[in-house]
Amino acid sequence: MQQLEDLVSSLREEGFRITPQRVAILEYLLRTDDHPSAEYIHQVVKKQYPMVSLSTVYKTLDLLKEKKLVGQIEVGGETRFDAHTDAHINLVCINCGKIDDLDENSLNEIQSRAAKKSKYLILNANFELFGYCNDCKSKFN
Amino acid sequence: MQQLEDLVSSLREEGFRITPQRVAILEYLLRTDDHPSAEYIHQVVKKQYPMVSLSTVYKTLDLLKEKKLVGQIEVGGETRFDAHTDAHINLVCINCGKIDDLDENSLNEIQSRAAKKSKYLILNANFELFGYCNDCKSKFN
DNA sequence: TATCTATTAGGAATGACTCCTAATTAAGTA
DNA sequence: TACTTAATTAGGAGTCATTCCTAATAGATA
Repeated sequence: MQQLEDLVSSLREEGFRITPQRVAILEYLLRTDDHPSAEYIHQVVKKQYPMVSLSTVYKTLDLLKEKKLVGQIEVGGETRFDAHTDAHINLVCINCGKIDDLDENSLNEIQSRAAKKSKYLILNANFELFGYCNDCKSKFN
Repeated sequence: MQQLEDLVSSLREEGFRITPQRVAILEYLLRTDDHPSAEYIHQVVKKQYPMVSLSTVYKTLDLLKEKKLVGQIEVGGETRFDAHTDAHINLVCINCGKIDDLDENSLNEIQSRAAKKSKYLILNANFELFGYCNDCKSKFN
């Protein structure tokens, strides 16, 4: 996880314009452990910039994805984002919708072994476990 | 991977009605290594039963998912299905859209370790690697 | 064969996301 | 600091996968 300033300058050096909208979205993603949807990010950023549009949020997220500054995970028909870009496991609660991250050392090794076996050129990885989180599982006993 | 007849009888024993639509969908999923979308399954089944509706395909897939007879993976804004229900890696080509399966022994172990650490009750798992397949990667050199 | 009710077909509704375009503005230059 | 220019934005229309709704249909049991 890098600092906001570093990321902003590297984007500027690549020729991208640094707009308040882009900074606000990136800043929010860097400071949260949550896995917000585009819609939710829009709600958050609107508090600071009421005029920001949802389509700008989507375009900015596209840019950040392409630059590998954020990761995405598709869950329940919507895409959720986070700035935790190292290989990790996403634990998805199918009751309350929360997503927890869990580091797991062996993922990189599995990934390179799979790349070799399959001859794929791997660019991204998602490891997802679905179930009930600790809070929710007691409701289903 | 079980046989069609076994799966059909177990569904019947659970009180579900065995309709030609359900059998055709399950049969197709059992015999293909592909990871078709609901729309594609609809096209295939329509050749045999021209009157089958897309909503029936969706409802049947919901049933088969719930009974754990098929797995699902969300990719590029749509859901893809397969009858390969053991823990495995899905290799997704972001150019041609094909999905290959790859067995990986360590996944079950990772899953139970993650369950213990996180206190989640895990019901399902998806391991996805995104990139270019062997055929497509040469086009991006 | 008759009965009951789960299931289906078909289409309308929903919702996440993408596309389009005129207006705005970041950032280099004088 | 003001000027220029093209990247970016806001806002709304359009798209498409999926879900929802309801009357008609057809498995399964007796």
